[in-house]
Amino acid sequence: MNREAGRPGATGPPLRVDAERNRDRILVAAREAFAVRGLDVPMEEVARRAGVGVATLYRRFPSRSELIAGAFEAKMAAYAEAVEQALAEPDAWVGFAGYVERVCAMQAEDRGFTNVLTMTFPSCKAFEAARDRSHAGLVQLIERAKAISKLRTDFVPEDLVMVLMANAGVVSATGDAAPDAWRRLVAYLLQAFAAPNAEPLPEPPTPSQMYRALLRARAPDAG
Amino acid sequence: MNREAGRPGATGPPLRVDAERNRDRILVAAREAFAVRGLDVPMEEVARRAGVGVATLYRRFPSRSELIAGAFEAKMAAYAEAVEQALAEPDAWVGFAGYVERVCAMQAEDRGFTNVLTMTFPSCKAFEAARDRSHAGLVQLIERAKAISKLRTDFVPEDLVMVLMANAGVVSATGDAAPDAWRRLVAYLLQAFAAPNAEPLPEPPTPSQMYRALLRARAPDAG
DNA sequence: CACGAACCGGACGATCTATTCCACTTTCCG
DNA sequence: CGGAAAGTGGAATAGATCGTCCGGTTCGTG
Repeated sequence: MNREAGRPGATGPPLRVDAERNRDRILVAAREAFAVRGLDVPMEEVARRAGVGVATLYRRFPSRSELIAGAFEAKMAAYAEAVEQALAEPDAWVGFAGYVERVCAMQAEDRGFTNVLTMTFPSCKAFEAARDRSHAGLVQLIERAKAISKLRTDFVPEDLVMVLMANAGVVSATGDAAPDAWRRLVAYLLQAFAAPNAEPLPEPPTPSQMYRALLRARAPDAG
Repeated sequence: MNREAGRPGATGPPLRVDAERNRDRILVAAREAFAVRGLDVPMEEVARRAGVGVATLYRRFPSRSELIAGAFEAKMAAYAEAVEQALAEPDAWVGFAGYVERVCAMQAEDRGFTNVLTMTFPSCKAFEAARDRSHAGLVQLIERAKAISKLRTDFVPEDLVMVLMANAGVVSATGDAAPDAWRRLVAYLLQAFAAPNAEPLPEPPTPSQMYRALLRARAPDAG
């Protein structure tokens, strides 16, 4: 149980115990701050909450994006797992609907995560890997739900990204003034996705359009 | 055709012609900048685009909120009128659906307006008046559409605010990478609102929750 | 324990933006 | 036309935040 094992993606020599302790405190503080206030919390505040100086913060996480990557690594993994759990559900529609709700709930719980999800971090391998993994599973999830005729056939994976963006809008606008408003949006959307007698829709955005859209929104200070 | 007539809400003596000209330029520049880049454009950039100094800008619009109010006064009026036009439509459902699309299109066209709509400006009478007028008409629009059984009976006015927030999320995330993505969101939602065999929904947010949510998001530098 | 390397925290300089100040210019009106 | 008042541009002030530097401290090893 060496210290390096607790620091995923570590490359150099293990940290000194005090450094490791401070690193953990920083991550805890960052997660709290990001969850409540979104991604653009001043670095100094994260440092203060962690009880360290800004220099310590910058030594461990040279840029804000790296701090974000560190803080959300676990949550992104959970996000990727969610789709696999959904695939394990015997009823394809229950799996699909549950997945959508689950992911939107994750957004509602954490204002920072909301932004991370609708954003691309080309520099962070872990995030992109989670996204790819998630996407692969999602395609299956959609196919299965279409196969039992519970999901309309014109649904495309990009629609899910759109749901995340829409949910992000509701969550960030309502905040804790109406903490459950998003559930109603999701319920409406799921009914539309299930619609047995669905009417035609406008063309969906293409995958590459959607990818460009994710690139657009950059993390504060991302290269 | 005095100059004061062209300056709605003016209280003091009429402006000197050069001042009036600069004021107009500032408003034009502000509208352009807000539309493209959202509400937090630096004041100096607005001044530069208008070809005036910052002091001129500040003399006419002592705070950013007042500039925003001036820039969006006309659009807010159009927003209030939209609901009345919708009420003039003979088919209540067509009126309702057209209204939703119309308003979301206004958001898509102007990134600044997107924010203005899901935000409260207690200081700006014109905005609050437009909002109230709009709300009153909306209630009628909803009733009429329910009366002909085209709109599900559990739809509430707050749902429309929620749609604006969701649409804001999609519009601001996709930007011009996928400029029509929002149409698909709106189409899905309208089908859910129309759903003849609608399933139950989670409780809607209360009006006061929604009002608090609007208050939450403050204009940059609003009192 | 003693010493070097790693680490720490706060001060510092740079950048960006809102807002104010002031010396100069333009309009308006008698 | 000519002076007062209104208006103007740009420099200056003020506050926030990023990211770096440096003198002092702590860890861990011989």
